[in-house]
Amino acid sequence: MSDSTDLKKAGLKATLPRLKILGILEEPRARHMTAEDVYKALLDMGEEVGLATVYRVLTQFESAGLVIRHNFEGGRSVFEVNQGGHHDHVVCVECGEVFEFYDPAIEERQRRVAETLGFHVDSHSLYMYGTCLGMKREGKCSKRLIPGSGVPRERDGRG
Amino acid sequence: MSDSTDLKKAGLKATLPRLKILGILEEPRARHMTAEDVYKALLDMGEEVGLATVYRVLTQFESAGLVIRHNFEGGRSVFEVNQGGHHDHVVCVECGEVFEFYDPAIEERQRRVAETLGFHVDSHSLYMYGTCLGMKREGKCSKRLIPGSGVPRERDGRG
DNA sequence: TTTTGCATGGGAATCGTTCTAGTTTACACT
DNA sequence: AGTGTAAACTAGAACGATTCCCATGCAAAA
Repeated sequence: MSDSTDLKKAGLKATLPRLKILGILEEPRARHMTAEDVYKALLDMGEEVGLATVYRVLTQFESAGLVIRHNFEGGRSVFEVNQGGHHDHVVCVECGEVFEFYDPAIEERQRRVAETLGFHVDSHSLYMYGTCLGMKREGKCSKRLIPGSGVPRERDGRG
Repeated sequence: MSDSTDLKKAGLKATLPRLKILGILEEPRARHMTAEDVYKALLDMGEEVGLATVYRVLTQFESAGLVIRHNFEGGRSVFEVNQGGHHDHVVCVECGEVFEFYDPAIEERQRRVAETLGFHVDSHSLYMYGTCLGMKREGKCSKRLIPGSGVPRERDGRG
């Protein structure tokens, strides 16, 4: 509801597509979505928003710092709302589940490395890819598969 | 020249395109190249190799563990020869330069995090994006810009 | 209410990448 | 060395994700 305030603070007009998209991303269960996911969610809500608009708005949100874009394995971008606290990601390539974590020690070491190189860091990303507990144990994940949370393993099938 | 042995060890026939591509990637100055870069390098050498072949071969090399694929910001993949030692990357978004580092403490913490989650890690990647010393100081980088080493900043023209 | 200008939607265009079809080559076996 | 066969090759079409283009829409300013 106060989304419109967020938008204006970010220097963006509070238009309906923008409000809807931000609303979707802010749903707790929406953690990591592709542009396509957001588009489908809009269609499901009965909103007539073009895919081009979704991409445009997501990029604007990224520039404004409202969302964070991730380039997980598989090429397509996934977005999550920027809730302030930086965190890193663990992605299950079997079920697509995404876990988040924050490790101060890792952050500190990164800072140190950058400092040594005289490098000014704008952003950094740490992803771990593998198999989650649920998939290892039962071949299925206890958590539901959020569409687009990642791309289950499949790149070439072997050439 | 013993590249053909490397290929056979990896279970791949020693064809001319594969030998050439591996050769290009093994040049010390070739550190991180996109498929397009490799293709252009082949053309420059006067080799008639199709772009599709480059992509196919790179994917095969990845499957065989000969090269590592990175998904830097910007969507497109970059490849580097797998020289055994894992390392992480620092990418200058101004000049495209890529620095490498290895920090045992970070690796250890990552292992710890995965363990805590009961997560089996297949691969992990850590990238830092920002501005290198050369670009900060002089607006230019002391190192030459390897084409495709990364994608100089440009996503929306707002930053 | 008219003007002004950014935002939108839909489709075409573009980019990186993969697939398809038909041809050629590497390599094991005469 | 000569040959058969599976694998690899090339070019170009196809593809999915994303961006561009532009006529239309709509909201704030005049």
